[in-house]
Amino acid sequence: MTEAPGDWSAGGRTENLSNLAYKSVAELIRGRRLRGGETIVESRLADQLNISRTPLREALQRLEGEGLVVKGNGRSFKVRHVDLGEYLQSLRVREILEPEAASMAAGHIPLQQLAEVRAEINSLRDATGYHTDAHWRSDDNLHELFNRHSGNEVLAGVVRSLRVTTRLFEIARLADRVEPDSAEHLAILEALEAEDAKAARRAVQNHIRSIGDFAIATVR
Amino acid sequence: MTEAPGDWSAGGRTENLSNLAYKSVAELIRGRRLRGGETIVESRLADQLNISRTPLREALQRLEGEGLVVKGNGRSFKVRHVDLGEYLQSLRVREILEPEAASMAAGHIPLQQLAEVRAEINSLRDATGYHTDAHWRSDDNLHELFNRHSGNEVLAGVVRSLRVTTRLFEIARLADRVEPDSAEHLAILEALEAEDAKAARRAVQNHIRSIGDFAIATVR
DNA sequence: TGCGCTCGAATTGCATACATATCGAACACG
DNA sequence: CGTGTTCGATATGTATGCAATTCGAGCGCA
Repeated sequence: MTEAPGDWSAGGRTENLSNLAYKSVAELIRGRRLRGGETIVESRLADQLNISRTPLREALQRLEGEGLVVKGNGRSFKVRHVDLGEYLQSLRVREILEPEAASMAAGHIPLQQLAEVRAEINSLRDATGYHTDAHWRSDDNLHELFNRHSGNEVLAGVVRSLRVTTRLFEIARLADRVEPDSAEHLAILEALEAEDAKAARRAVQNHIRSIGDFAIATVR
Repeated sequence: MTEAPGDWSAGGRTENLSNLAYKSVAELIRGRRLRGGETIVESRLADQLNISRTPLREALQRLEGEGLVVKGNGRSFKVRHVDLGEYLQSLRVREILEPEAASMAAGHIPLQQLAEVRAEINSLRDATGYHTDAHWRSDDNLHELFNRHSGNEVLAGVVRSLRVTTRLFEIARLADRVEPDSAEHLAILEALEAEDAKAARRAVQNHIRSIGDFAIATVR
């Protein structure tokens, strides 16, 4: 009664238990408290979240659509496990799309937002005992920035979805890679700030290739 | 006992009501018996399919993940409506990915499968009172052929999903376009049969651009 | 000892009952 | 006549009970 109907749509979203479950499970997976390949037992997880199985299943269904969980034997849900092959394939598709997105975005990103992301990266480099989580958030912020400003929201959505896949692999298998990432991210930022489309394309392509090389070298 | 556990995964899939609902609703949408933008009333649709709301909701959830329905006001499901802008954006992403896929596939597609698709196209051109449905299926078959054989299953999946979006628009807004499609499809086939990667890339790019031009010209 | 069988516990599939939110129409009030 | 309000119908959100299936442990039999 005292609240407007849809006002707070950007922030909280606690309103119903499905959404709560959705966010909670996503968080559990990203925080590795649910490991890749692990079978999800509905009743147990529902109890753990203090909800019934119905909204939990609803959340799992949505998460399946988003690629975080899969139906294992046709019966139970399992946390999605991304192997090296799928990771590299996803990266390859990103390598096709993201340089294009960056190129399209060059010249269309407010300078202040670029400055904010740059500041975030710098503060992460300075911090001694940095948080892996914060690093990934920063990574998200940069990539989201130029993908969103590419002017093609469909393109941005596709990349977002691919990044869910690659992120799942990275949190499970890849050690922290803050140093080269930061350098390459700064190179991308520089090109975007200079509004140089070709340079931005090259910088992003170089970045993604570098990630792939790192993965191949790291994972045995 | 007499059946192996997961053998028939490709074919039937009737076994449970969720899957039945999933396929039924997808069919209803593709057959325009549920129109774009239309609100889905769970109980009515559930009755219509002779199942309860639970498996229907499950199906709708999955369909949402696949992009055929969306949650309208946060409350009800609606059949997804793709407007011209989103259609063109999706087409633009396909224009980036599919020529690449065709190029990667050239030389890796069994000639017999190419011949089958060619035969299908020819039989459609000859048929006097052809079926729109059959035309769409043929379209699917050709595109699926080179996307699947690109060697990158992730790429193929992304394109599949984009094609769901573009198809939704096409069935709602575009008149039959069998003639130019057939010609362009045959050009693609020719390049693929010649195992000429560059020609295949060009043919696919030309095809997708042509579709976009047609859409712009047709839709007012 | 090794193999198959049966039975039971665990888990998912589905339906239904109930709670809650939303939309619209009729109505009262200004 | 216009506006706000209340109330009822409708639809969705959630919990729970039961049916059906699966998986494995223990047992019997060769």
